[in-house]
Amino acid sequence: MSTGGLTAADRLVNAFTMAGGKARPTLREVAAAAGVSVATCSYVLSGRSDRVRQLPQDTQDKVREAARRLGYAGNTAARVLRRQRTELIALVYAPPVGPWLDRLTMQCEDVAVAHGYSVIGLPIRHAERAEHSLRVITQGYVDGVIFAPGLADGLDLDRFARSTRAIVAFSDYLEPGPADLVRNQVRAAMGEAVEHLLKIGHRRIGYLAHTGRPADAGTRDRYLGYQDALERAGVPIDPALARPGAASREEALVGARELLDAADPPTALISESDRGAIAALQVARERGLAVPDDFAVIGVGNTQEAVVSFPALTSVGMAQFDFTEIVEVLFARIDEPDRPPRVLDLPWVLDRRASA
Amino acid sequence: MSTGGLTAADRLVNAFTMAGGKARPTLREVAAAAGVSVATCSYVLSGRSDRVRQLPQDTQDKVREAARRLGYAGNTAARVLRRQRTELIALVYAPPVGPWLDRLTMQCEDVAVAHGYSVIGLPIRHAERAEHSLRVITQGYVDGVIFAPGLADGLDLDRFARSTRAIVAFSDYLEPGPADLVRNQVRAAMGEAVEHLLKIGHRRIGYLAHTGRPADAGTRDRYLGYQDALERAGVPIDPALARPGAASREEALVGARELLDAADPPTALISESDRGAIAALQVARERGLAVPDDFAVIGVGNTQEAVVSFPALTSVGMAQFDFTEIVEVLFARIDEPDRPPRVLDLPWVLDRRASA
DNA sequence: TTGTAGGCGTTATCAT
DNA sequence: ATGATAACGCCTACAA
Repeated sequence: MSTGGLTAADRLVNAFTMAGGKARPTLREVAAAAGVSVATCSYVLSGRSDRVRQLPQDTQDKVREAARRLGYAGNTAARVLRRQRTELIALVYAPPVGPWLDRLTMQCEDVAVAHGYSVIGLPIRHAERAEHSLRVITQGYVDGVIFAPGLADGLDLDRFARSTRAIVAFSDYLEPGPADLVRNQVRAAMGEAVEHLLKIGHRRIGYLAHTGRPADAGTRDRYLGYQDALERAGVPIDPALARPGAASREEALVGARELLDAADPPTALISESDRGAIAALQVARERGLAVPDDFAVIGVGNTQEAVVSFPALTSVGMAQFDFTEIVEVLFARIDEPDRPPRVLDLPWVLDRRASA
Repeated sequence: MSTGGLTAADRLVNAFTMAGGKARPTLREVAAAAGVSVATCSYVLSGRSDRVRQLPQDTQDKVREAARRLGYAGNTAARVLRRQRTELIALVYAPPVGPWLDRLTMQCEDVAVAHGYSVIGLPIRHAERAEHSLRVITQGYVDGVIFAPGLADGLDLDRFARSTRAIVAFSDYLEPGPADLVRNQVRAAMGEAVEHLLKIGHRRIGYLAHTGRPADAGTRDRYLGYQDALERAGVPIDPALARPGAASREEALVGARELLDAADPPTALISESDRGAIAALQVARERGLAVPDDFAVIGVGNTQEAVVSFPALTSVGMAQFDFTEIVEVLFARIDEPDRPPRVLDLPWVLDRRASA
């Protein structure tokens, strides 16, 4: 029976370990080492608590000890194949990452961990390549998906609905159905910001966009809201007032200077980002323009930077940054696929501070 | 034979579709619909090209058409279980995300796509919870992992090495072996920055850290480098000169003001971030201090912001932001596990500009 | 050129 | 209380 203190099971394990080198141990090997069946191991190591409670402490200890000794870690692919659950949710976004997405990411993680889930980020760089990255979803890698603003609008969500249990999309356009939606009403909020500028007497309102063609970008709604308000007020839209500059501080400095150097310069400016707006404040200072009297500035994002800039920046953005309800909606659907689709309203607001 | 134009295979498919509702089709169903075997389908849809080339175009078309019609997407879990490859790499990081990580993310994606891989981000929020999130790695979800700076230092990488094929870690401490390493030599570079300040005559050098206890934080090396240089120069280390402030603009403003209001204020300042350093420049302007003559400032990160700030910010950081080689090292190891461990040197440098 | 069948590691349903 | 065993969906060596 005994060969130097090693059980038959241990020898089996050793043989495997030494042959395969550093191969990961399987449940079968743990079972052999513990001297019980794989079923019992499965129950102890990952099974449902109701089943585990029935097992004597002794058996449980043996299994756990063997697992520890062998460095057993489970194999997700096998578990997922069997359970049809990955316990993973994905957050689909487009870099660069701003403070907004950081908060969403961190809150996702908090809620996910509470549900026993983990979060993976799915950076989508080029729209053309999105398909390739999104296979993580279509091929069943995740139980749920959250699409950041702008990322779901062009997609056929029905396709994704077939391979994941829950979808939450930030979108002002999609219809509820395959996905639960979060509405920001970006266009309306931008309109409101411009209306505010019009009301305090501005007629020439500059615009710093993320790209050269604001009407085509993923942030299209921001520009459309700007146009809406001008049209409603009967103020002509001057394309010369729109410039790239929201994407980086550097571009914003250039864009703002160009606008102010023009023949008929604007008396107010809206930037698609707070970053750009803060750079514009600096340009105003350079030129000796008093903010907001000579030059009013509004940003987008309502970030912490807007609060601490000088003068404090009026900004359009979320009123609050608590996304836990949104993430809970995702998990509610993961657990209960047939509940009616939900639409959450998280409208952007104009947060008035000193700069406009 | 014919029942209204439907083949037996089609009827089988219909029955399944209507019963299961929106169940994802399996390869078996595609095979049935196409009237070929699963093996053939597998070859056509995902098999190796050498095998596919042997198949007549006709068969291939039938299969692809059936797959398209049914919306076949494959099942990753099954494929992974069989192939022992996920075609996924993970990028482990700690939010908040700065421009540095954005670049790394984007370049990862570029390289990964070229290899037929996708990238997932693995945000680690709390060190205590890291274990839970890292199961994505330990349980074999990914073929390779990149650890951002500071994230691998406390980990037992051997454990991860067993469940993923390749690990690249930014770390100045770990020994090569389980992981290929990227050395930044942060501590030395920070020392160099402080030496520069000493050389131009500064003796009291303020320090803005990410947290209140710089020697304990993930960014510990930055502070150690600062201490090193002072010790080498025989300049006493005054703990009152170190303050939190690098994490956000807001904190930096507070920290810098406190330092300058103190009884024996510093004549120079190092901030663990460019963000904090730029805020300090603003405080200097508030106080009418000339930069760099009255007050010298150095940041960390060498970001684009440092280049465009006024005055342009001297900063410690990477000399270049091309990470493709690093990512290629990861893929090289995925393909060839037994190659010798590599250590890449990507030292930080002091980029001298106007502010110091 | 195409099909058959075994197995990847788990979980869950039965038996015992 | 514990153990056999049949799936989960896919890939691939081998057979035909």
